[in-house]
Amino acid sequence: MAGSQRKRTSRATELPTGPPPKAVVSRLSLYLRELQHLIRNDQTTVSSTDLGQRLGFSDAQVRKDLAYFGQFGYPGIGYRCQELHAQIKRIMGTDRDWPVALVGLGNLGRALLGYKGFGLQRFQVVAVFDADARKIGRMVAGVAVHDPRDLPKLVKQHDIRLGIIAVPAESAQDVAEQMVSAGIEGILNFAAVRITVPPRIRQASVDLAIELEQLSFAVVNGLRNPT
Amino acid sequence: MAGSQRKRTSRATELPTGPPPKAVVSRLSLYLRELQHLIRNDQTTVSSTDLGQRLGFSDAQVRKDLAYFGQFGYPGIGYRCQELHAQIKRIMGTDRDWPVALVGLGNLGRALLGYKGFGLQRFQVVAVFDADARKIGRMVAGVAVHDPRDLPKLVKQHDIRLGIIAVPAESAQDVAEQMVSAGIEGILNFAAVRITVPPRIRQASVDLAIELEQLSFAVVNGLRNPT
DNA sequence: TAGATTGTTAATCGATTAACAATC
DNA sequence: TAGATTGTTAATCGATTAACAATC
Repeated sequence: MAGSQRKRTSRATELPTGPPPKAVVSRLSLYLRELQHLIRNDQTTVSSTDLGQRLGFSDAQVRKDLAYFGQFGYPGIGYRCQELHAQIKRIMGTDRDWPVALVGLGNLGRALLGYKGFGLQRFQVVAVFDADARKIGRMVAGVAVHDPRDLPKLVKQHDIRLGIIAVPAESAQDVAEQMVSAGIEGILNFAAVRITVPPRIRQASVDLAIELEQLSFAVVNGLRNPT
Repeated sequence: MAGSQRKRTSRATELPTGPPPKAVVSRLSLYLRELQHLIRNDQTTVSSTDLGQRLGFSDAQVRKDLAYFGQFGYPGIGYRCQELHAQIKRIMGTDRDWPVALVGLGNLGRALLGYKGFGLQRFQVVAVFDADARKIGRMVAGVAVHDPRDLPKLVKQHDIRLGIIAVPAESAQDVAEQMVSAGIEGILNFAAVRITVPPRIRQASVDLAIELEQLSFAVVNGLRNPT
């Protein structure tokens, strides 16, 4: 599997200092998806031009983005798909398992629990929480439903670092605070409110209404999609 | 309601030409949410400094973003919340109703159907589609479930311009194509694959695995959230 | 009026692209 | 070797911030 380990003649090289721009990191996820696709189709190498074209980026941008994290390419050849894939997974932190806590077992919670994409990416919902006493103690999709008050216990038990909020807007801030005090480090928020957490806690949110609103703007203004 | 109509002494003013940067438009949605919040709390005016602070932007950025679309502020006063709110709604196109088609009635589809945020924003799912014959003809949350083959008919009937894809990855491209040929102009895609549509069709997608992946990167790299 | 705050221009900063020597 | 393609530097482009006259 490991195969071709290579030695680099050391060019005078210094990795850029400081945190990488957010835009670079979000493109990394797209590179990863495209590499998965290429690998499934048995393509062994890919050039920055090709990879860029597939995603609507310039070749220079692809090379620059990757160069942010190291030298992964082979002049004259391109990038080896398997190898680059593994490198990006390592960079993103998804080369290891991420146990996840899910709070809220309404339709959205159930949908997230059944979401196929997670397993592939090594995110695993290992504990579900809901305030509804009738749900507590049951098993859903192979995962036990707990009382939210047991968050701290289960976070410790399973080494959970990420949490997903899938409760109504009214309770989102509450849940966020419980997550923080339970020791969770990153929160993905699906409720339609902004939540406030200490700056050391990372936060991402998906607001369905905002997504649609952006679309409606594009439609009324006749904007065209790139690609 | 209309209240204070004002006359502008015309400064030499020209609205910036060309489409506004995507980043500006996405901040517009955030301004809108914050204005809703301020209005609920009976605040009548807000300064660019205050609005920016609440969202983690500079005062200059707020003014510049808004100036992209017109002169909405009052020197010495700030912005009138109600008025600015109405203006941004108009700009975003959400001052009118947007009938929406939802394809896919699994857990995610059901969750989207029950999503409260939509109504508030004047997005209304007026027709649901699912390939499962057992679901066709039923009513869910007050909306009839149709055969996907009836998309063109219902799109015309209800003047639907936006569609939401909530089907498994395998069928997403198929559904996208059906939507396009039915005349839908904007697609919000929740499936974990990139879909390909003609450039005149606007597209946005929400990929849960990517969101979590971005979080895991931030966690392993000790990045901090702004705000 | 004095104080506050806008809209806008100029200055700064950061991100993308072009170009090319180094390399396979 | 000749052709392809990288990593990196310099040039360009665009977005953010600072500053301030105009205005209420």
